[in-house]
Amino acid sequence: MLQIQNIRDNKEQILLALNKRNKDFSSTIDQLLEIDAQRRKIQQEMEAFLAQGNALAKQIGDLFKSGNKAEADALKEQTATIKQNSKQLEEKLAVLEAEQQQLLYLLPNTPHESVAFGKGAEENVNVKEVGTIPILPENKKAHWDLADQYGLIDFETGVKITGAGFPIYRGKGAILQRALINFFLDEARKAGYEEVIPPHVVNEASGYGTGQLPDKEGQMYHIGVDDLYLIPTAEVPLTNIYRDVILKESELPVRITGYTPCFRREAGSYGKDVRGLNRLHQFDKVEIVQIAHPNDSYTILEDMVKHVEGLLQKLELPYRILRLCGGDMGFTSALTYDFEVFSAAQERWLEVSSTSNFETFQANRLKCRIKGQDGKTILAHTLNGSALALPRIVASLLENHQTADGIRIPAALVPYTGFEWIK
RNA sequence: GGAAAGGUGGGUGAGUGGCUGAAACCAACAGUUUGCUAAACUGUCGUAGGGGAAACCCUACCGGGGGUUCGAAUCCCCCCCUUUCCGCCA
Repeated sequence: MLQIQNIRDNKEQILLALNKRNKDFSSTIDQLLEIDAQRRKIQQEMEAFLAQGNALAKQIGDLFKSGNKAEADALKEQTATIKQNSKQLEEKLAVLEAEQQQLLYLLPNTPHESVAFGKGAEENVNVKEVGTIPILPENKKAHWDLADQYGLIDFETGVKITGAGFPIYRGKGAILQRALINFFLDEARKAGYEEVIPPHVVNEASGYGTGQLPDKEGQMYHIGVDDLYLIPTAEVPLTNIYRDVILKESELPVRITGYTPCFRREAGSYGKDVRGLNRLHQFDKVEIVQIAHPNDSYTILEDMVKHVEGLLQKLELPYRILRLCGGDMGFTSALTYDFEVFSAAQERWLEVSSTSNFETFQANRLKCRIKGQDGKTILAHTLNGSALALPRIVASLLENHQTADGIRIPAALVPYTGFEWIK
């Protein structure tokens, strides 16, 4: 959430930045500033009455103590109108504050200066492309056929037990999942992240903290009886650890990683793009999260990008890195790099990681702050990235490493799987 | 699910109507002194909103929301949460 004070002080700058999202927010901003001005005016008036009332109450108290009951009673009569006035203003103020809040919720994060204007995915900037795309034999198979052939994943039975998008991994398919999770966690630990096992279900406040609520309400599974949400990503519980926390500069940066299943309703997405492992309702992911000082957050973002790159290289997958344009970037992000691997049988790029700097957007909602040496508190910057999401990694591993003799496991993963081939 | 206790500043914890935005202790920060990885002493030390060039001032906040009162951390009502015991149970 943007800060009203910032909007007040840097209106033009913010509008310019928001324009990159290919949407015009000027009317929202104008409305917001108008309400803000009203709000402050009303607040001043109300506080003047409150101050008056406080002073009177003190006087009355003193008079009572000195036994001057008559004079005290006389003063009491004055309090009625003051109370009435402040109460009226308080109601007005509450309305204005609520309106202001609603408008603030509508504003996405301001893109970083390096983010390009753009309408949608086709205008994302290709930062780099690494690795060679394997040349597969004529009879190459898509991962859903390979998964079936080698008995790795049972999509149909998942449908029976739960529904579409809840696959069952079996045998080497299941071991491969576990191997990838361990591999990713180990790599994150080596890079300095503390491993965390968070809850997989969160409350409403946490949903608001990282920005899933109210924007993406329909995308999360909601447990009605207990009013809790299944996490769509570990980002939610991991980042919310630092909700309402004031960190010392010496504690920065905070680096944590966690594996969790992720649950997404993905309402409204159907078709061939969602076949097999391409889009699921439940999937596994290792997430990396950092809380950083504003001065360091972009250096840290680059570090995180390097980390994710390292993983893809070790898995011997051809990948590309995209810097998302304004129109394709998530609501809460200031700068996002997407990682895509080329899945050679489907002959398409699949997104496997999204690594972002949210600057103060989440921190403002989370109230995650840093207390500096000078004693002043400032909002922290939050960052996170998938490192990595499993299903599409598995899809491309199966497709890219398929041979006539079976599927080859990349060397870096063999210590984790315990086998070199899926045959 | 049943019963009880409790939610106060970074932590422990005092505070039952005005002298309390809140004692004390610990932690933290700054300094003094002494100096072998420390101790002692002194000082600072909640958050947010608003006003002001600034010094500083005002307002709100003791789980959340309402109420009583001239005045509420303190009294009343509702809700939420935590802990303990019992029950159930991986």
